[in-house]
Amino acid sequence: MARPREFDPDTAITAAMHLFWDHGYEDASLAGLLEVMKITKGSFYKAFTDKKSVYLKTLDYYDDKVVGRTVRNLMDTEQGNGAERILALFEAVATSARTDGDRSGCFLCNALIDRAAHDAEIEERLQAMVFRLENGFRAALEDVPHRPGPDWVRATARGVLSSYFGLRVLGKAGLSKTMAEDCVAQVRRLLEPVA
Amino acid sequence: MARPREFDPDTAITAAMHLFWDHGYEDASLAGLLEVMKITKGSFYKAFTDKKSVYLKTLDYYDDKVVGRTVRNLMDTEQGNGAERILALFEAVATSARTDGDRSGCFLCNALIDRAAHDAEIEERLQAMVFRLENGFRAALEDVPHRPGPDWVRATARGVLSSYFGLRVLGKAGLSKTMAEDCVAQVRRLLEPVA
DNA sequence: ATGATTAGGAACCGTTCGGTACAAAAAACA
DNA sequence: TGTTTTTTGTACCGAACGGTTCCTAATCAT
Repeated sequence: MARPREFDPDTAITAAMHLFWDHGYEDASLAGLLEVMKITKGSFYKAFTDKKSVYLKTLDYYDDKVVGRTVRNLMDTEQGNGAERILALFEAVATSARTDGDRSGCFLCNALIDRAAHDAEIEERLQAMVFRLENGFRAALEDVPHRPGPDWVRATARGVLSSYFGLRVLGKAGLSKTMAEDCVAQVRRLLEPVA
Repeated sequence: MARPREFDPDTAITAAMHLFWDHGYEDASLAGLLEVMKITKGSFYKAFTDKKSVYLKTLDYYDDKVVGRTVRNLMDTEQGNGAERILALFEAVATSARTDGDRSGCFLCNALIDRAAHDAEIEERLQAMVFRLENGFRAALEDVPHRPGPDWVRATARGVLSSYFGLRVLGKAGLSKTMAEDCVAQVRRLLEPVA
C-alpha cells in the first residue's frame, strides 16, 4: 500500500557486516556505514533503528550464513571423516590468511575481542556462536574412526576450537607459510589417537 | 633548572595501557585517557605528542614488562622442565580468565585484532612481540626431556602459540571451568612425545 | 485521480572528537 | 631577588560523531 524501499536490506546488512568486520564497532563510523550500505541517514534510521541494531543484525547474519555453513561442512559426512573435515577447515583458513590481502580474519573472533566484554546483548549472541562452532567440532569428532570416547570428543573439540581462534589471531600478525603449516600440523596431532 | 613535572610518566603510561587494554584504541577516548592518567590536555600533549604515540608507548611497556616476564618464566630452568613451565603459564591464564572479572584478556592479542591490520607502525611492534613469545615457547621446548628434534620444537612452539591466543579469545567469551581445563589438557597433549 | 503511506534526502541537533594556543604558576638557577 | 625554563590548566578550535526532524517524492490501494 505504500512506496517500496529502493535498497535490498540483505545486501545492505552484508555490506555493513564487512565494514564492522574490517574496522570493528567503534572504528566503523556512521558515515562509513551509509556509504557502503548505499543509503542515507533517513533510510538508515527508518529501516534499522540505530548503529548497534545494525551491528546485532550483522552478527545474526554472520551466524546464519558463515558459521552456519562452517558447521554444516563440519557435519557433512560426504566430505571425508570428521578429522578430514576439520583439517579441511583449517587448511582453508590457513591458506586464506596467508594469501596476501585477507587480514580481516574471523568476524566472530574479532567481535569477541572487540565488544564481548562491553555489551551483554552482544556477548550473548557471540557466546551462542562459539557454542555452535564447538558443537560443530564435536559432531565432526564423533565421526572419527579411532575415537576413544565421549571425553576425548569433548576435550578435543575444545582444543581444536582454541586452535582455530589462535590461528585467526596469528593471521592478523601476518603469518608465514611455514607458520601456517605448523599450526595446522599441530591440529592434526590433536586429532590423532591418544598415546 | 626548571619546574619538575608533577606526574610520573611511567605511572601515567601504565594507566593508559590498562585503558587501551580494556577498551581498544578507538574506544579509549582522549578524555578517558586524561582521566586515568590524571593529567590535563596541556601536559598530555607536551609530554607525549599525541594519542597514537601514547598507544605505542603502552605497547612498548607491555612488551618490556609483561611479555618480558612471561618469556623469562618460560626460560627459567629453576621452575621445572620446559613442558612444566609452558603448562604453568597456561594454567595461570586459564585460571585468571575463569575467575570472574578478568575479561581484559591479553593486551597483545587484543591489539592484534584491534589495530594490526590498520597501522604499519603498530603492526611492526606487535609482530615483534609475537615473535618474542614464539621464541619463548621454543626455548622452553628445547628443555623437554623427550624432545624429538628441532622440527618438533619449531612446530610445537607454533601450535602452543596459537593455543595460547585461542585461549585468550575464548576467555573473552567467558569460558567455563571445564572448558578451560579441556583447553589446557590439549596443550598438554601437544607437549607429549609424538606417536 | 486521489488519499494514504512510506522511502528518501537534507538540514540540523547537541556532544564529543583529537589537537592547539597561551597565560599563569612553580621551581631551579644566578 | 630576579630571571629563566618548563609544567600546568584553561579556553578554544574545526571537524566529525551518532542521532533527530521534517519535507519531498514516489508508489500503492481504492
